[in-house]
Amino acid sequence: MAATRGSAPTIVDVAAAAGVSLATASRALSNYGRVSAVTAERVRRAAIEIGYRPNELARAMRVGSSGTIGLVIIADFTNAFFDRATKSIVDAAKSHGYQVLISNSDEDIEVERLAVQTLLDKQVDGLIVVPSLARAHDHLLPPALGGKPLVVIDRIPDGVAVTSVTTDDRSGTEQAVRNAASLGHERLGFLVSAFGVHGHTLERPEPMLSSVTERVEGFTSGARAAGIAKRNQLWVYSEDEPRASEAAVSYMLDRPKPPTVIFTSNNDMALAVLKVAGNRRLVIGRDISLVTVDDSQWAAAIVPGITVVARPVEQLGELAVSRLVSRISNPDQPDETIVLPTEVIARESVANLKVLPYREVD
Amino acid sequence: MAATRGSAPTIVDVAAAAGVSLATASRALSNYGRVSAVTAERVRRAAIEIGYRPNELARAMRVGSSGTIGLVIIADFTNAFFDRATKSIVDAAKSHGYQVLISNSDEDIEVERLAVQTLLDKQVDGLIVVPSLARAHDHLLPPALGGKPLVVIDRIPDGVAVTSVTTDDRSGTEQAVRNAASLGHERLGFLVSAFGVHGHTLERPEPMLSSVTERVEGFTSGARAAGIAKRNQLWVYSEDEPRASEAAVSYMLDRPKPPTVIFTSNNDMALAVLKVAGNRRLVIGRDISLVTVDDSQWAAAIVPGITVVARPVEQLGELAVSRLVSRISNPDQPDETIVLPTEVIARESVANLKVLPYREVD
DNA sequence: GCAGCTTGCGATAACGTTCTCGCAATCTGC
DNA sequence: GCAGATTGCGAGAACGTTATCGCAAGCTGC
Repeated sequence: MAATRGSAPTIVDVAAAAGVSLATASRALSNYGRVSAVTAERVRRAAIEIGYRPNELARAMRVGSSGTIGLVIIADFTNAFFDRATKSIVDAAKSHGYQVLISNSDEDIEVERLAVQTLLDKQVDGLIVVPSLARAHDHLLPPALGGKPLVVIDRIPDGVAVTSVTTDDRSGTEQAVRNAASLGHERLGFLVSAFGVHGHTLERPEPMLSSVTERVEGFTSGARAAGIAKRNQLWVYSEDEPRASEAAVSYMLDRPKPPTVIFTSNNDMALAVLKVAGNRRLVIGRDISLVTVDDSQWAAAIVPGITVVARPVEQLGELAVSRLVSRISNPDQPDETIVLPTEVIARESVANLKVLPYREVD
Repeated sequence: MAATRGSAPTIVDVAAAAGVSLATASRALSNYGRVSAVTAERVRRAAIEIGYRPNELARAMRVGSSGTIGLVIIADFTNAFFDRATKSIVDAAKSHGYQVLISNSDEDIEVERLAVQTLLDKQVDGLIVVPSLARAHDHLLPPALGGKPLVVIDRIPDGVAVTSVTTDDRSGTEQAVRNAASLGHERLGFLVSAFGVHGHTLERPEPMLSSVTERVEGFTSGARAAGIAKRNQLWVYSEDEPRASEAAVSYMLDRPKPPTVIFTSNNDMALAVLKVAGNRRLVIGRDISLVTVDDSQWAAAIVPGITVVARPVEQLGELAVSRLVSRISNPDQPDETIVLPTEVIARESVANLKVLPYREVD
């Protein structure tokens, strides 16, 4: 049953067991070329008999394709993007016959660069990357990729022609703002996750991630559509770190006329709002309203439920894989820019001020 | 700069560019054997010049080790185990010089079996597996693994000698029960995630996952230590599916004398409690208390904060990798059984009935 | 009954590495 | 200045596959 020699049986062991040559054994197992039905069956029997499993590494080297795709992703937990995207990509890859080599960039461009390199060295057939920065991405350009196809997800790097799958955060955010305005909110807070700032600031940092820019633009156009003046909008950019974002929330709530609703650009920021509000005994959906991007199980289960801009993350992962696989088999396709629709899920975290008028805090 | 020929430059291209033989080029780049300092430098220059990157697949095949470990894990989201464990394993693997091939078993034993096989075919140097079932695991036995080392995490399959890294859920749960009892709780509910049951049931199903069994034992001994009789304990086993667990929670709350505190064996179940309680306008930490296993950012941020049995998932991932790597380089080590300590983090979801007496619901 | 075709199979060359061997050239010791 | 050791390097085998090529049979057609 097991190989008589120490290590795993190879195809020559199968050939010996079936009494044929290596070439015939290979033909029988990978059915190509000409083999008689009887010998083919004999070889297959022998293969099972001795527990033969083809060495995929040798196979990959010979045929020039590893059956593996590389995923470089940012492992942040609170946004439930990492896990949902990873799972859907892993599952979709499997259904296309690929395995996934995963690497975490931790939002660091140098780590990302290295990860891409390492995965390419391991001969992945293609790459899916969540780019960590808007600029500085030579490593995502075709020459650096050695011709291997790439699909970026969640964010689009500036000025790079590349196939991307993202979500329409712009119109989702716009819709959410208009919804809040229709419930009577006239003073809006916007807590924006920003990279490269320390603590928080009122000045817009550059560059920002394309996904964040989208949300900013959506917020702006939503506010304009609702007729809410700039002076009634409080924009705070915060480092994506609990202490910093909590300080930013405190800052917002301490203003003489604080916003009645806070929009956050991701779940980290939303949790900061929950925490600070809780410490101050402010009730979400009554004393302060909250809207965030990305749905999650907890956002739906807690009281009050959190109103969210829901993104189809699973669909995004599946599409990224299917586009990548398609480019692997046919590399000369034009680049695609796929944008998936988002959806506002209204729950109870946004107070209806037309029913329950706003009470001044303190 | 790029290779003049169509495909990626190989070491023979480097040799040609440096004017040496293939053998010398390899010696210079992988520094072994004897090469003069000057030619070594010349080769390295040439390699950089033509953008040479070693093909890790060919290297792996030659040296018989792929520098890759396989991870078979259960991608459930609410428990924040998948993402925390995956990230820590991926990061730890990288720091040991390994990449991670990830596969999702979806808690299905057949999928798991296939995943293990596929990863072995891809010549991983070792495997980390979250076993999906307590029994039926021939595929985790040494013969099926072809001598490749295995570390199981989170759960221990019955009767298999294997290196494992788990957490001490037993004493964590016991401690949590004792804490609740010390706050005056005398009627305990226990909502247990169980596999293979449909809906919910009061009868204990067999087999259960070792991690669940641990929690059950911890609960039992905690209740005994606190002197709480069996008749004041309500155990409900539920399928791990929102609708089923919500029905189970409703059942518990509808009893003539419902428990004052519900312990849940995972976060899925805890979210079901939050949801049902919310629908019934019951306030957590006042009308009904809640304790769950596994900490998360939302459990800490919401109001009231959820009391949890916190498990050191990151440490678990890192240890699994370091033990696996150690077994890869030295396969003849005896198996280890590592159990990491857990910790009860008391927040506000458990009412202090000695201060605020229990109010009958309805 | 023989030219030409098909069938089945073995020999062998790749894929891109690492690494052992052997050989010429240089270096050491006395 | 010469035997023996050391140095530097090229030739070539090996890892386990796939896939091409060529050859000996057996088959067809006229």
